[in-house]
Amino acid sequence: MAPRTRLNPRKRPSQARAKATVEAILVAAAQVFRRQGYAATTTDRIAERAGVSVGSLYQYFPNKDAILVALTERHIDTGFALVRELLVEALTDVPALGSLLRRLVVAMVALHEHEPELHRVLFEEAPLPSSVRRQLRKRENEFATEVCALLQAHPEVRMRDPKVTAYVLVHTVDALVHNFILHPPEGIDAESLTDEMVRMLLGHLSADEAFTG
Amino acid sequence: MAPRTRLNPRKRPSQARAKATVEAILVAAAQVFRRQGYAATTTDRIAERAGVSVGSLYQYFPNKDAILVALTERHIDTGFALVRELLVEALTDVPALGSLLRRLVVAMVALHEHEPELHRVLFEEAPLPSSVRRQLRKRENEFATEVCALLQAHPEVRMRDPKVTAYVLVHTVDALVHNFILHPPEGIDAESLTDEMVRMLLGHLSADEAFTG
DNA sequence: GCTAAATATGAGGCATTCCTCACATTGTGC
DNA sequence: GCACAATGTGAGGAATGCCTCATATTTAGC
Repeated sequence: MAPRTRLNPRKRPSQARAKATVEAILVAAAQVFRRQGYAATTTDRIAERAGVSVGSLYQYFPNKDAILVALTERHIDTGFALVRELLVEALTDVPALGSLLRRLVVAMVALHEHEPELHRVLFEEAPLPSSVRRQLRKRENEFATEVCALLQAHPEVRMRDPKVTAYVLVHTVDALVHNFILHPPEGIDAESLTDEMVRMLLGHLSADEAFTG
Repeated sequence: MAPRTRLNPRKRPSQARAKATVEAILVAAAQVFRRQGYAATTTDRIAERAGVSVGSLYQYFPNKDAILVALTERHIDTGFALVRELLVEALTDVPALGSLLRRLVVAMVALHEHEPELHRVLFEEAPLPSSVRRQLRKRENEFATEVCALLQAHPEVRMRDPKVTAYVLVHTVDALVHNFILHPPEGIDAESLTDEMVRMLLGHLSADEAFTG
């Protein structure tokens, strides 16, 4: 029996009807969180929007944050799946380094353009439990490792310490794209930014071991 | 007369006693927000910690978020002052590009190591009003422009579009350092990361206009 | 020292939200 | 079609936190 924690559901839906209920709740929660923000979202409102009674909601989620977490986990799963899908070709044919990096950036842009407002609420506003944040970081690391492997197929790539390079690479792209999509600065368009990023990463990965001050 | 908005104080402290009260409230708020996080922080608790009655608190702050905002603004002011102080030498003598970039990174690290837990609560957890976020972005842009000017003193620096480059530079360093300090990954130390970042930026800024895919 | 303004107090009203529970409805397996 | 399990309902209890206000104390200015 799974431990009865602050986030575990009380009951798992077994009949189709119940599964539909859970689905409706998650869909409604996504809408309400997105529109009202985390703080203003109430369980009553989610239930109402889902066309379901609060009682039903509490059959499957012990509290508001459990809904948030379920939603976030689903969002993260979808996100990684999307990025992998966009990078999958790079696993079969080996594109030029520049193209590979560009694909990575483009994939990250696509990722952040999927439900950006919900994304913002989940990752900038909601108090995600540290367990979820840890889980996310773990998956980011795995992803970084995969990207790293892709890069090492290129002879011109020089990495002092692949772990550090992968960390910098993934977090740089993620952070810049995140910021750009969710808080668009004036006077900068996506293309210039993409170019600039690709150029920076390309320079970094194929640079001679230069003087570093 | 200043407009009576959701964030303006009702009364400004004029006597020394009142100034001390406001100060005590802000100090207490910093402690409580840092220790309990945003959601669990109550105005009653802040007042108690400040050794002041709730009533007094509400003389100077119309609500909980006004305290958060005041605290954030102060934190931001302190932060920019610190970074400027650390970069001020670079304004008189012109260090080698590598040293300049290293200084920038080191300054950012110092910035994030000042009250990191409070920093995390303010910028990752608290629902900062968009006015505050906008204000912050404006100051970041100003800062980026200044850094850009420093860079242009170096003949080897090539920037296609200084605006974009400055944006990428500042946000990359900020995001990476922020992440690293507030969510330390295992197996990566500050020095390796600093080196890697400096190398990347250096490569980027002094790179030939290479093929970009 | 006296008066008026500034400041401080804290019990409790008000509003809000979370969540339960007793009961109703629907589905399943035989 | 029956009995039991699964699911659904929603009014309202309980808890919490924000903030007010009537009153008390301190300070400033004369």
